[in-house]
Amino acid sequence: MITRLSTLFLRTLREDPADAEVPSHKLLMRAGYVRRVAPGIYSWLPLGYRVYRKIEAIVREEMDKISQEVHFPALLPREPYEETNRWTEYGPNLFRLKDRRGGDYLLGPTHEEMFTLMVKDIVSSYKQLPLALYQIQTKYRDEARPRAGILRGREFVMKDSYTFDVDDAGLEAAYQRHREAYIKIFDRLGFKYAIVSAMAGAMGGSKSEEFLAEAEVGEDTFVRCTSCDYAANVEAVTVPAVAALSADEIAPLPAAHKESTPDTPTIQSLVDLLNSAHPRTDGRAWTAADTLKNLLVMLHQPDGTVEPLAIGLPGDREVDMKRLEAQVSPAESVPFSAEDFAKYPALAKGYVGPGTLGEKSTTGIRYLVDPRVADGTSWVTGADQTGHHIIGLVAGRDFTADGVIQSAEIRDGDPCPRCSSAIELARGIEMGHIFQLGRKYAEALELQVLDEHGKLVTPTMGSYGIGVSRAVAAIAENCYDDKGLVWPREVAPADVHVVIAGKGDEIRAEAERIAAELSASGVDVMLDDRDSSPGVKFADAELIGVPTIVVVGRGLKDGVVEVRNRSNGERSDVPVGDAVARVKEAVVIG
RNA sequence: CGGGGUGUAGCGCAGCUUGGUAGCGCGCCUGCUUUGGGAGCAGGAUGUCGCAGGUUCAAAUCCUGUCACCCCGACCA
Repeated sequence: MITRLSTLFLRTLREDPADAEVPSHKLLMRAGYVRRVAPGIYSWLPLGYRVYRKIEAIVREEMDKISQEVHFPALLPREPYEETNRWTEYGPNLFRLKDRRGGDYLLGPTHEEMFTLMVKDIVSSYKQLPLALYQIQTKYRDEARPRAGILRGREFVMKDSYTFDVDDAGLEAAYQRHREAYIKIFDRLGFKYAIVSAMAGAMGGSKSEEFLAEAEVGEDTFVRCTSCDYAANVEAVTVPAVAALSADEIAPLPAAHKESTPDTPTIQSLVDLLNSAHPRTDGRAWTAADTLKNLLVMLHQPDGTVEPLAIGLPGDREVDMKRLEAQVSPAESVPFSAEDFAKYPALAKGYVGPGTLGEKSTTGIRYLVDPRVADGTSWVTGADQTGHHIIGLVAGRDFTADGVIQSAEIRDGDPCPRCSSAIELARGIEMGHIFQLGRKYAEALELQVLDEHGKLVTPTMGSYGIGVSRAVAAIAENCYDDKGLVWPREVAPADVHVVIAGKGDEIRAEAERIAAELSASGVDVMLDDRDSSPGVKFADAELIGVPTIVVVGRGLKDGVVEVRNRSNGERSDVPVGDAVARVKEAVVIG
């Protein structure tokens, strides 16, 4: 196929659009791939839609090997979502609408319910399992804040798959098949990605991994080990407990003593005062890591109940709200307000210590501590009296928490949970997510099949997603330079971009001939046959980002055309007669 | 929902402080010249200055209200 720029529905922009922030958004706008219609809602122009379709085709091709494609409506009735309680749980993120009779409908944000119901309708025996179904469908989520162009829209296309198995071994196998298919898909898409452990959490699943495209602008933070192959979403990192001391080892530790520490409501003010008024005897100075900070939050459960929670962690660490949310999900946590403190007069704000915390204490507030607060560790912490702290309070001897919580921030250089080498933090865009969903939806929608003993059993489900439209932007985010986009071969809007540089009938005729010959041999050609100056054409070719550029121009009088590699900037003059073969070689080899 | 910012031609922006004929660059149209890095000359078209009130002889500009959008945060299988 030959696409002529003279007639292509395209306008490139010389400057970045004012409302775009991230590189992929700027470039996709400038190069004429997409246009914004409303916040988080975009139209595809011809070039953008080509890239989109190529990605979709790759996803479909690999999915067809392990699953069967179906297609649900985007417009859905309320009832199935009522049964799983998501009509309520999804809250304002759900696009809701009414039909002329006042019936409630929604634009599907995800389709677990519909898949489960379809399987319930058609499957009644274990003999029909295992089953894998998928669709590529537009999803709607009324995000509080759409951003970053195509990366996080309110309308987007997702490939979502679901597997149905009678037992856990079947689910594990289905999960592995999807994991392998995803690896093939993301390898073919041609960009850097990481597979990280993720929280299955609220969805009730047992195992979950995310495929993240590495990108500065990514919304997910993940850690990876600098030495072993450990990688996890920061929410899913489990910090190992510090080795606890035995009771015999704890007993001889110095006794705790209460000291007056006026005007030390913050950790830093406390550390400063300790070093001047109560220096350590072992020669080193007190640091924030010697203090035990106790933070109070209110947990709001989805059913409306509210309960307080105290979190103890070393004073040099902040609570990572995302990690905390992942731990307490589906509850939401809100920092203690002044009114909350008023309800618990025993809590001395700024000087809260383990003495008033714990289910067995006077307040009855559940008290969970960071794994670093192991039995035998000694802390400076609040004395539950304004202006006073306790020095040398030993966990397991002087206080006992109700449990451990993984909510402290993770830092660059922290020890790897698997091998103890340093970990590093990176940002990523969630491109795919696979997880073992379990029986939550099957139970809620009463999907059951007869097993080989004639007994009704509830199948277990897996759920697997790929952000297809998001992939366009995520790849762009990884594949550009100061001149424009640089698409990986498999997703580029064309295989080769032929530029007619210079006037003259011979030049034009030769470019047309090369384009025609390439096209005849199956190469997808973009031909810049516009009547504009070479500079404009070069700039547009670089902006659009087709991986191979052929320039037919001044070299022709010496019998050569120029072949450029967009990704590494290499240029070489090729005899006209070899041009077609050379390009075909580049297209195949990549 | 909290904080910050912006609404003027298709795009990027100036003008607003100090009220007085709505501007610049790019793009677009016509003609001639030009063609290897965003051409030149000449001519031309395009605006509800976000919207609604108000003040004033006169409002893009001042006042009030309102809407929209962008960014940060909260939120987000």
